[in-house]
Amino acid sequence: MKALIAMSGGVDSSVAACLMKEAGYDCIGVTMKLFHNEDIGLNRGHTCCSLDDVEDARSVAYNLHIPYYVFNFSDRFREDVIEPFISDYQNGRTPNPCINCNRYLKFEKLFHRAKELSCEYVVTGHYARIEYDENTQRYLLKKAVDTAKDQSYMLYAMTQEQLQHTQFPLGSLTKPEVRAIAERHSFVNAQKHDSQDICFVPDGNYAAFIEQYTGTACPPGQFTATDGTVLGPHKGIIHYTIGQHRKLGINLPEAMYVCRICPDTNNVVLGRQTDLFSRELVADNFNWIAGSAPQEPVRCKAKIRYRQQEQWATAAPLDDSRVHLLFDEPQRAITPGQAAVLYDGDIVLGGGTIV
RNA sequence: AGGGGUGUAGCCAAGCGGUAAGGCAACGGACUUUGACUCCGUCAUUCGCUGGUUCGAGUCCAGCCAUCCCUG
Repeated sequence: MKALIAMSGGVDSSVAACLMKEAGYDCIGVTMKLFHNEDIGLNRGHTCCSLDDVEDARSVAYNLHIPYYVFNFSDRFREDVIEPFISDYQNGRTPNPCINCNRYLKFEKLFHRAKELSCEYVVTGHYARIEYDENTQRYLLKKAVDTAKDQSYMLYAMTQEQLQHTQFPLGSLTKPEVRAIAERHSFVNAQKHDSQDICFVPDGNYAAFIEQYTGTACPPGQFTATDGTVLGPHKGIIHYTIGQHRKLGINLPEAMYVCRICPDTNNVVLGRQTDLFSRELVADNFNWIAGSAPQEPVRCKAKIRYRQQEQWATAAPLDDSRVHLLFDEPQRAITPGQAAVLYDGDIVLGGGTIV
């Protein structure tokens, strides 16, 4: 059976390829070229599909004796990831580009390409598990065994068809085990660093990236207090996110946090830590991945950002795409644009975008 | 012009004769397939200036400068 392995050049997808090969699959290694550094104003730089990474992926594929290709998906990436990312920031939201990249690139664009190549499976190095539930006849997306590395949050938008034709070979492994496998095979990236920030913003300065990409400076505005008092100038709303208090660029007698971003007035409202807590939210574009939307409110656990411990909540569908979430305890800095993902134990119930 | 107050890091600010707290900001790092949050670390050889007293002065004294308030 044929499998298409999405190889980023990192250690995880390399080991995923290795495990599929050892499991007897007929593997094809692929790196998606998602953007050209020149397109985003960089001559060089270490990004997720930089030349260095392509070389690493190629090296591993060579090591495993599997064919290796680079697919140019930069048009789709620009359309489905970069531009929505910019638009979100310009409208006062805080996007999660990785979720869109998974949704539109890895499990849509690449998925179709896999079909064209007669591959039964798309394989990635995500830490998550897929299981078929005989009772409901549904494919379930579940947390990884290594809860510290679990990436199921980033995958909530997957469809049943995608789950059926996807494999996550790392779902039952721990990160140290994965590194050990890479070491055993002498992969060049065995000790490569995990973190990459936003893959298309290698220096972490996403605001500068947006201004460079759009060719326009984000208009400055005013910081105001919760009562409307003007506190001082800000650099433009794209620089801020809910709950932020570092790099505000303003001197204040006490620590202040971004409580609200108003794209209409171009104001950023600052308040105290205690002003950030709230118990409820509405998520849109909701994907009930494990089944259909429930008729009654359901008790579940929920995450409103990656790397947050799930919190008890009650979820109530409002209509076809929207879900109301009421937490047992107030949550800090519920941020529009980020994803709310619901869990029943290890099972991902679904997720949507916080409005 | 006279009276009073104040001058300590980018900002706020302790200090009251014994060798410069703290907060905010900034910067660096950790964490991290998003942004944040969080955590760790760095950040005044020097207290408006000049003299003086003292073993020792940001702290006391004198003069000057700056700034604020009040009265003319």
